[in-house]
Parts: sequence; C-alpha cells; structure tokens
Amino acid sequence: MSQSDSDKGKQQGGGARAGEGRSAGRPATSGQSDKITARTEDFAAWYQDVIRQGDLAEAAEVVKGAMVIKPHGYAIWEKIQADLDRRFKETGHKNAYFPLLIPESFLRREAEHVEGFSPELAVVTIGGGKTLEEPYVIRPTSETIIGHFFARWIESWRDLPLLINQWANVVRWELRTRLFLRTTEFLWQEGHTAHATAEEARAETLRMLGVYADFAESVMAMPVIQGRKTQAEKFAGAVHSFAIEAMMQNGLALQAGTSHDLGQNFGKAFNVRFQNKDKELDYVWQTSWGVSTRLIGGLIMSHSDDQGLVLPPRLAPIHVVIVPIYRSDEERAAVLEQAQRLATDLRAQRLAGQALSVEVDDREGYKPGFKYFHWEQRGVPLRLELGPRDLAAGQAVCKRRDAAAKQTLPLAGLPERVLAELEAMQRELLDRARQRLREHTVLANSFEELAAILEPASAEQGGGKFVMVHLKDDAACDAKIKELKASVRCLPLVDAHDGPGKCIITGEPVAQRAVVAKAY
RNA sequence: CGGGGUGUAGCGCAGUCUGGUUAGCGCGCCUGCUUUGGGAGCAGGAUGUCGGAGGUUCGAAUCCUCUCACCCCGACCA
Repeated sequence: MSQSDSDKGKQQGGGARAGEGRSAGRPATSGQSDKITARTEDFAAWYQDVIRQGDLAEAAEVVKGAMVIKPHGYAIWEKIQADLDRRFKETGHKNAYFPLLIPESFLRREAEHVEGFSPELAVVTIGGGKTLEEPYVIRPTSETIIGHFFARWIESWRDLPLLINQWANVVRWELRTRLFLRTTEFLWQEGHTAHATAEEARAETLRMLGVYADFAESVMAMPVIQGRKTQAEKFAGAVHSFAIEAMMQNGLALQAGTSHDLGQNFGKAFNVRFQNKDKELDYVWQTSWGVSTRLIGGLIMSHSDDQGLVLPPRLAPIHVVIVPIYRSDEERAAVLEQAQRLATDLRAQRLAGQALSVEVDDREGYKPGFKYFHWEQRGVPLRLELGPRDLAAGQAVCKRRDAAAKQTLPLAGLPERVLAELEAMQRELLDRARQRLREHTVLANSFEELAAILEPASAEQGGGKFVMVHLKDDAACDAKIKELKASVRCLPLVDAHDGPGKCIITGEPVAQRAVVAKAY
C-alpha cells in the first residue's frame, strides 16, 4: 500500500518520468501508444489517459471535484439520453423539470433521507446579498421537492399512476472524485412515479430496472446483473433499492443504475394522498430511479484498450471515418471525390434506426498515420483508408477499432458491408464483456475463502472478482464484508447458482448467494 | 476531517537546497518550404502577474511569515 502511495506521489509531483515518456514520439511500429498508460501497469492512470486522449472531459480545476464534459464526451451523453428518453416515453413517462434549489426543511421531513444526504449537501445561505430566512440546498436528488408538488397534483385514483422523469444536474459534496465515476456535480435523469398500490409501485421499480438492464446490454454492450441492494446499501428513504451492477475490465464492480421502491415513506412525509375507489384517503406508493454520466465511465472501462477509447457503434457519435491518402493535387482531388461519394452512400445506411454518422478527414498537413491514431483514441468504431492504389483497384482498406488486422474490401457493396461490420462489432463487444464477467465470477463458501479471493493485491493488479457467497441481509454482515474493502453489490434477481445455503458469517440459512466485490 | 504531495508558458517539467545576466527544456501552437499507405522534417516565431499577500535584501521563482487552491491516500457515496 505504502509502495503504491509513494509511486502515485512521485507521478503527481516532481516525477520527470511521465513527462519524459510522453515527449518524444515513439516509433510507429511499436503498436503501443506512448500517451496512454497500459492497463496492466496502472488501471487508474490508464482510465485518466483514455479520457484525456479521447477528448471526453477534463477536471474543472477551478471548481473542486467538478468536471468539464467536452464536446466529444457530451455527444456520447446525448446518445445515451436520446435512447433512454425514447424508452421512458415508450413506458408512458413524461418529462418535467423541478427547481435546483430545495428548501432545507424539505430534506428533514424524511428521517432516513436527511441522515443519508446531510454529509454531502451544498447549501445556499445568501441570496441577493441577504442572509436567507431558510437556506436552500442544491438538489442531491429530488424526491423531496417532487413529493411536495405531487401532493398538490394528486387528488384521486384517477390521477394515478403519475409517471414523471426529469433530466437534470445534481450536486453531492464528495470527498473523493474521479472523472465521470464520481464528481461533485453530475448529470442524470431521475424518474419519479406515484401509484395506488404497493404492488404497482414494486412492478414499476422492477420494470425500470429492466429498462436499464436492456439499455446497458443492447446499447452500451455492457452486461449487468440485476439485483436488490442489501438494507445497509439501499437508498436513504427507500423501502428497497435495486441496481444493475457491471464489471469493469479490472474486475471491479460499478453500480450503473438504481431503481428504488419508496413505499409510502415520501408519501407520508409530504402528505401525498389520493382518494381511492372506496372513497378512502390513502398515501401514494412511489418509486424513483436514475442513471447518470457515470455510465460513460462504465462504458470506458468496459471496452477501451491500451490504444484508447473503444465505443460500441450504437453510442458512437461518429461511426465511420474515412482517411484519404494522396501525394499530388491530382491524386488528392480524385481520392477526395471518391471519399465524399462513399460517405454519402454510407450515410444512407441505418444502424438501429439511426443514419450512419460519417466523417471524411480531409485536414491538410497531417499524415495519414497521425489521423489513424487521432480517431482511434476517440473510439471511432470503423475507419476506411482510401488512396490512389485503392481507387485503381476499386477497393478500400477497412480497420475495425476492436480488431487487430485491417482488411481490404471492394467498393462495390461497401456500405452494406460496413453496416454489417458495425453490427458485428456491437455484438462482439457484448460477447467479450459477457465472457469476462463469467470468467471473473467465482463462488466462495466461507469468509476465509472470500477474503483470500479479494486480497488487496489481486484487485489492484486487475484481478478483481465477483464472488458469489451465501450472506444474510444484515447490517452486521455488510460491515464484516467492508473489512475486506469490498461490499455486497446485490442479491441477484435471477439466481444463476445453487439456491439456498448457509450465511458465511452467521451460519443462518439464506435463500441464495449475493454478489460481493470491490467496487468504484 | 486525518496523512502525504504540488503550485513556474496551453500541457508535462527543470531551476529553489547554495538569492545575482534577458527564467529555461520537451510537447503543443503560429508562419514558410519540403512531405503524406501507421504519430513527418527543416527553418523561423509567439506565449510567463514564477498560486496570492506581506516581509528580509542593493537584488527574491529561490530565504522567512501568513494565506489560497488543486491532486493523491484513508473514512462516506450514483
């Protein structure tokens, strides 16, 4: 531990190492980027390097723990938003917007909620130069203020279910931040619904969890485990919390989305009542669910490699880049003309209903090799190289971002072939991630066995594992797991293992195994 | 909040211990020419409140005092 501490300090501080390594261009034949740390060397440094070289974001160093999402990173967020928003609309939700500032007293109405969020609140105490009578908190989440308005909007069973979603920013005063994974301010969506019965609310909670899981797998190519959080890990104010858990390339877990069954907790706190068909007044049953810009962190750590970002085609802002190669002006004119024609044909193709986004990199003064690296670092799924030799032969050279080798393809029928490659890449990224998840999931039948698997060293070397253990849902058991610097990630909704067993800590019988892992 | 570290050009750093020309180096950037099938070469050029304030001194990036910010490690978290 102390060894890695001092190494970090050196790199951060007076270390000339990083600077030297990045100065002179390495021979192009080395195949290893000189600007990106290898995953096996230092996974955290690799992650930062991929973000920098991929031009996704940077730390907003003037605001503690905040980040600037740069255009390329924001374009990915926009793709995520567009797809999720469509799914929310299809499930009957409507978008709305509630205030950023929430009266402090609102937070206090729900005891668990205020206890959970107090440590990370940013509070506004002065407005217009005057001390406010009641401070406002900057929303860490919106259950309270939405509860307040739901109480005004809901009168009868005819107003239910009420299905609302909000796209917003939130602020949580985090002590330790990492780009995308945990920042003081982040972007997310928060769904908030109100229902007439507990069963309906529970069904909604699970329905939206399923929406997240399907999105993660089919669009992000990131396999997830759907599960219930332990009572110790649940959202402050929820009856039950559910999550999708993904595994990063180093074997660490990432909670990629959450869905909460709030029961009547907020209904009671904010007096959200409705008159049912029996003319009785009852509190509504609520849910809330969210995913955030953290998904981009998960995306990076799921697929990217030592050359930089790798994007699944369905989330790539640019699907195909065409790099023209030429010497003379005559060659340039001929190659560019063919490149533009090809781009036009490619744009007529549709991937998951969306027209292909194609860019011709006709910048002058950069050699082709420079452009290859440029777009590879940004994760563009497919590159086409087009030069005089190709024109003469009626072909193009094709390089898939996730493949080692180039292939030569005839121009005739190329758009269809490109589309097929993109579809294959989307599929194969998911397959590879699934295989990784499978291979790094193991069983343990005792605390000692679990501890051995989760040994600090093995996780730091990229050997993180999901360990399936029988464990009682009890705060004391969660605490015991924390001693291993790991946590109970979830109790899977689908038990893919061997059913009931005895808790490895208490020895009591439990219904199924839980996922235990080190996590972000 | 505890422990550690760093603030010098857009980025990465040297210079600080031992005060003294015009504060350097690499990358990047700008201009020109030659290049262009895997990170181009040469020539020329622009860019600094040395984190801030105060002090010591003939003289401060360098010494002293105070202060601010950020980063890393831990306890908390989408």
